[in-house]
Amino acid sequence: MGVCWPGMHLTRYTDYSLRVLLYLGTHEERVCSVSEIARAYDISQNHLMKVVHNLGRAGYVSSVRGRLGGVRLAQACEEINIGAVVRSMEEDLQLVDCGSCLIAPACGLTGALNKALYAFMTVLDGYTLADLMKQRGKLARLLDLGVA
Amino acid sequence: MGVCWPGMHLTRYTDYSLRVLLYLGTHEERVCSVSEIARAYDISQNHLMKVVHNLGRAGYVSSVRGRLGGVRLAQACEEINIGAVVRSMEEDLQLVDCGSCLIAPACGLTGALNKALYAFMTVLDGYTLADLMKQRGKLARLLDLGVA
DNA sequence: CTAATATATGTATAAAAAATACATGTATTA
DNA sequence: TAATACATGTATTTTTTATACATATATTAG
Ligand code: SF4
Ligand code: SF4
Repeated sequence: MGVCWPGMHLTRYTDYSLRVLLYLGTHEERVCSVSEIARAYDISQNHLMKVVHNLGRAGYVSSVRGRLGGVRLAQACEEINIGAVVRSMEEDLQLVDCGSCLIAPACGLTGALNKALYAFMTVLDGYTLADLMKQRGKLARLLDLGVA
Repeated sequence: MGVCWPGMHLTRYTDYSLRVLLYLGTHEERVCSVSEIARAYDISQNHLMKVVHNLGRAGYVSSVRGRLGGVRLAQACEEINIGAVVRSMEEDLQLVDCGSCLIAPACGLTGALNKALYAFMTVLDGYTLADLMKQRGKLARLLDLGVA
């Protein structure tokens, strides 16, 4: 059967953003190069470069060019709110496009979806990067395994 | 700039499912053909046929073949839970694919996302089809406008 | 000073997902 | 029995997302 089976999901772009923050959070003491992070996770370095660049524009990381350059967190782990990160990475946080739907003026679904999305984001707003790193030691070990 | 701008969203497939239910809900007194519904919303009849078929398999609508056939709700509007509908239409309700991520065993993000998704679905679980049809009169008028 | 290395940035391509089109079968009834 | 509506599988197109490629710019070790 060739049915198209759908799924609600975050883009990898956003997940990669969080992965970068997790990496930098476990290596706060130094700057890390994008290639190092890409190697750790075994993902596209080019793609990750843009992710990192965007994290920079959003103020989450600061970067140093040139030899021995790299990236580091621009804020403390405790200060980085996950909901805010997702909001700034997933530009278009509307669940459906009602643009060309003729019942939009009377549709009760839009309200329900907005409330649901609000609840979703509210949960994420309750987490900081530090909260996601409770198992910091294990995290560091896993990551270093990937780099090596 | 050719950046890829992402978005978390429900598929149209799921939205179409809800649209069908809304249509049938406002025309409870008779069976409606798929072509009629497709015309109302100005969307692909073939696609909608599969949506409807699936709604049937999930028990939300019952269909009648042959001439003068069509589809109708198999349950009362008050009995059709929106969360349940979304769950049965969006097969893969996991937000990210952690399959090939090396930090999965120590990642705190998965838990946060699961909690967020749970909150999202819980809100939808609080709605029935009837709740989405508060403006039933206006809804019917808009829909008939599309069919004509 | 300069070669090496890292980020910055835009474009092009590939891959994946989703939507739509097409084709054909089956059931119902006017 | 012809018309019509659902059923079902395949193919194609479109859209989105991810990745690759190319080149510019900044920094510093040596
Ligand atoms: S949410 Fe309502 S208005 Fe928006 S596209 Fe879906 S049915 Fe139409
Ligand atoms: S949620 Fe955590 S484990 Fe899953 S892919 Fe993202 S970073 Fe990896």
